[in-house]
Amino acid sequence: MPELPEVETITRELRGAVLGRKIKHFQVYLPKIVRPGPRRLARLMTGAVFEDVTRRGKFIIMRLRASGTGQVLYLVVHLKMTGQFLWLDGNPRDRPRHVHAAFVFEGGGRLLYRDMRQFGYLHGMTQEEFTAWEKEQCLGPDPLDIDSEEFAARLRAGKGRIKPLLLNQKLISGLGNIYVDEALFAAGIHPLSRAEDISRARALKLHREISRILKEAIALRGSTTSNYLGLTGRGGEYQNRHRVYRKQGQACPACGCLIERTVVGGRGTHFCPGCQGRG
DNA sequence: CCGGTCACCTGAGTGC
DNA sequence: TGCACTCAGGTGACCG
Repeated sequence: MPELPEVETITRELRGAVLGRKIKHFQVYLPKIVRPGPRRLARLMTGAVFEDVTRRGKFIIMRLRASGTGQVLYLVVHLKMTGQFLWLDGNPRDRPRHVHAAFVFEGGGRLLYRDMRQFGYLHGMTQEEFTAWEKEQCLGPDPLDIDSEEFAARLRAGKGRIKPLLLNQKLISGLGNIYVDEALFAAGIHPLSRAEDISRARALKLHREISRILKEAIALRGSTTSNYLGLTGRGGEYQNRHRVYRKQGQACPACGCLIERTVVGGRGTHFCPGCQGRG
């Protein structure tokens, strides 16, 4: 489900809920979603204290301090399509469907990891493993961390259709299907445009629109179209601001043409044939 | 190198 | 009701 604004929202909520807190028990109900194995991970996590929770692209990076050894420990989380974190106070006896892992905290409260489609994962790493992981990922910068000049330069280095390029996390990290469609609409760029055909001015505008849209979406705690939820079960509001995403057949708010849906790079793609020309 | 397809899963929505 | 089919916010492997 989540793209940059949703992951950012969840990360902020996680910080408020778990920073400084100590894990009493860590339970895994679906072994395939964790690394290393459930027993080893549980042993690492038990007694550990959350020191920081940050976002890198669509990844959630949890930094903990292990009990006993005092070693730094990372838990790298990717929510993929339907991953969620849910905070529960008290001790409810039955757990919701699709809960695959649980952090139980000293002093009360628990954090559940839930994922209907089971694509997401929680990977525990040592400091060394985390450093190697970062290098291997080779994630591009967050679009909110670079200026329009750098964005245009990175785009110029890319080849091929603009949409798959923006979805490529190695070029820019954090964008997904919703926000790419929305940003291309706002910038007046057809999703099949080739990166090499996009003018410098248009690339600068694209970055400004990406930044604006992401900031607005973060302020509204992301988009809830089917099942994205924050920690407390509250959804986002940005879906009410979508202009083209899943709006096929409706009138374009800018020109009145009907929004179309096609497939680009295997992803459903929504655009206005009137506003979004090529090049 | 590129683009297309599938696989990983479960569920919601739609049409017959 | 039931069944068949499409689609879903992500990503990686494989194939021509």
